[in-house]
Amino acid sequence: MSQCEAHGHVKRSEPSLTKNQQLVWDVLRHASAPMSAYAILDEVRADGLRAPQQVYRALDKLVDTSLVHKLESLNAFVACAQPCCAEHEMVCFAICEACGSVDEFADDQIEQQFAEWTKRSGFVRRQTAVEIKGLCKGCAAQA
Amino acid sequence: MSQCEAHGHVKRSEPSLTKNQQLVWDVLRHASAPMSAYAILDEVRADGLRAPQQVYRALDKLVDTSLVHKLESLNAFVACAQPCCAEHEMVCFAICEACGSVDEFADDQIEQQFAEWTKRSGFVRRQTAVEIKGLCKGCAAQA
DNA sequence: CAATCCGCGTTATAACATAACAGACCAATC
DNA sequence: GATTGGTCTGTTATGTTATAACGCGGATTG
Ligand SMILES: [Zn+2]
Ligand SMILES: [Zn+2]
Ligand SMILES: [Zn+2]
Ligand SMILES: [Zn+2]
Repeated sequence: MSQCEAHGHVKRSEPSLTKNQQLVWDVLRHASAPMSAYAILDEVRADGLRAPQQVYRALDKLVDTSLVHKLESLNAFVACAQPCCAEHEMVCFAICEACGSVDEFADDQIEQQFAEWTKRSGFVRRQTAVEIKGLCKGCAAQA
Repeated sequence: MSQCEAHGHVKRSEPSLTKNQQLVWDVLRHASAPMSAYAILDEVRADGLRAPQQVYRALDKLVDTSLVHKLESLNAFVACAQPCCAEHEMVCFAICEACGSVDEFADDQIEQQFAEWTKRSGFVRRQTAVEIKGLCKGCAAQA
């Protein structure tokens, strides 16, 4: 397992967040599963936010700074679960179709294979999104 | 490069398609870029289809049988570009952000690394979607 | 002949995301 | 100190993507 501790990366300094960004981030940090923008909106209504735009704008920024990731296959967002995600060109998610849990991970071996493919193909990689669907260990045991 | 020819897979027998599925598939086969369901609908209006459902139902089936893939990060669909896609648990797309071209590929090395991660983690993989964004060789040369 | 499954067509609606306008704030620079 | 440019904000309206729900008809099968 190649978690970020192994890379010797310095823990990123947290960018200062605006009020709305902070509100959205707090919701996601305490969420137990990915949330859609509208689900987030429902949570922050009490704090005065009313329109989708306000949430989407905050999300844009949070995604830009890698504090939050978008799960494209779910149209939903999760707080980043890795300390040095921004240092990786790649992020992988294992999404359990039974319980909805999402495991974010990085894997140097996998990343290296993509790097080699990149070399061969001439494609200039900016960002790689990997979404694995299936059953998490726990759910697979039950089935 | 590990294309399907290398695997010795038998070319799949094409499942029989219904009229609507055939119409949708024909549109996608001749498309030069991924198409949204609504863009497809515009193309098949001349053939009598009118409602999104008709297109989405055809797409569901085509995706099930791996004749068509959904690009989650684009909310769009492409005809499968590999002869033996259904035999792979995994499919990778390289999406050029400049010209919109999409390259579908399979890579045994990459697939194997995911298989090893699966072993370690206990996650039971059903399907893996990889969408790489960046610049294709041609567009990178220009820039 | 049911009973079942699957695809079809339709209307309506849900869910996800952005456009466009205007005001507030802050820092940089003239 | 005024002007400018950038970023965040709030708001209304709209666009885009996807599904729910109903009823019909044909094929399959026991
Ligand atoms: Zn992360
Ligand atoms: Zn699970
Ligand atoms: Zn394919
Ligand atoms: Zn290109």
